Amino acid sequence: MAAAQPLKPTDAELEILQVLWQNGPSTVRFVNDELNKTKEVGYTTTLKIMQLMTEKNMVRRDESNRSHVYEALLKEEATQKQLLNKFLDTTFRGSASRLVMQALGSHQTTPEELNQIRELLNKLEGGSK
Amino acid sequence: MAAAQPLKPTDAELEILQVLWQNGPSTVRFVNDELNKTKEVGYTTTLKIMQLMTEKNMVRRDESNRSHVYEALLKEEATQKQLLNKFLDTTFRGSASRLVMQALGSHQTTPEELNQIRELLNKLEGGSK
DNA sequence: AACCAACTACGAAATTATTCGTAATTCATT
DNA sequence: AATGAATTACGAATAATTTCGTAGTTGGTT
Repeated sequence: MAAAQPLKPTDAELEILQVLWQNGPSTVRFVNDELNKTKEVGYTTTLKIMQLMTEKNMVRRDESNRSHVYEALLKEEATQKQLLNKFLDTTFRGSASRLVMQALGSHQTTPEELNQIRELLNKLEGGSK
Repeated sequence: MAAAQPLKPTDAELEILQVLWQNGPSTVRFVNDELNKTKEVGYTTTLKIMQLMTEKNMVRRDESNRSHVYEALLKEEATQKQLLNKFLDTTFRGSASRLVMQALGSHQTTPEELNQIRELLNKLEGGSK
């Protein structure tokens, strides 16, 4: 045990991580309530998965209160990057540009976000033009 | 049976679809050989999954020859779009721009591809500037 | 100090996906 | 027309994940 950071979360684990990333350290009750805004899932199911995540060192648990408080140990950006790599590989055969084109083409993006992306493009191309 | 197009392929199915998309209609033997360039997988395993895919109408099978020839029915772009939607949701909470930034930031992209993306940005922003 | 609501622990069932062994079939070659 | 290599069909084992019931624990309130 005591596995290193690069552990790929499953779907259920990722949903829980999202709640923890967005809201900070939380109880099982809170996480389960959040999840139930989207889909029905039993309390003990959420509890169980969070217990497993604790064993895998994906989260840390503060047991000083009766209701344990869980905190994400996996970093959001690093985890996203890792999942992105795999997704890029399996779905787009590694072509980042094709993924980007698809993502931009079929999803709502605000002008501000587009500008951010444009700036990044400028940097990547060497700044000029 | 006779399910509609929007069927989410599993990982193993996606690997097979990639081979079919890249090489056109192929036999199990060919697909299995391709897969084995990357990872070890038994012939009957590949066969079985392709048979299941046939039942799900993900592929069509030409049985006129002894070695059946399988052809992808799912369209590459449509499938990618569908998987992208889900991935975007679960991993980036729906923020396409964050995904794009990550993808561009940490992956090799050629100047030509960057230009393609820039053109798309222009179109999305209303053409000017 | 008994009660009760909320919580944790744990085992096991259910679900989904993957893997493969074995038997049956086919066809080209002898 | 018998042989054998390659193929398909199929059932079942394995694996991975998710789900949840039940039992036990805890701590505040009466």
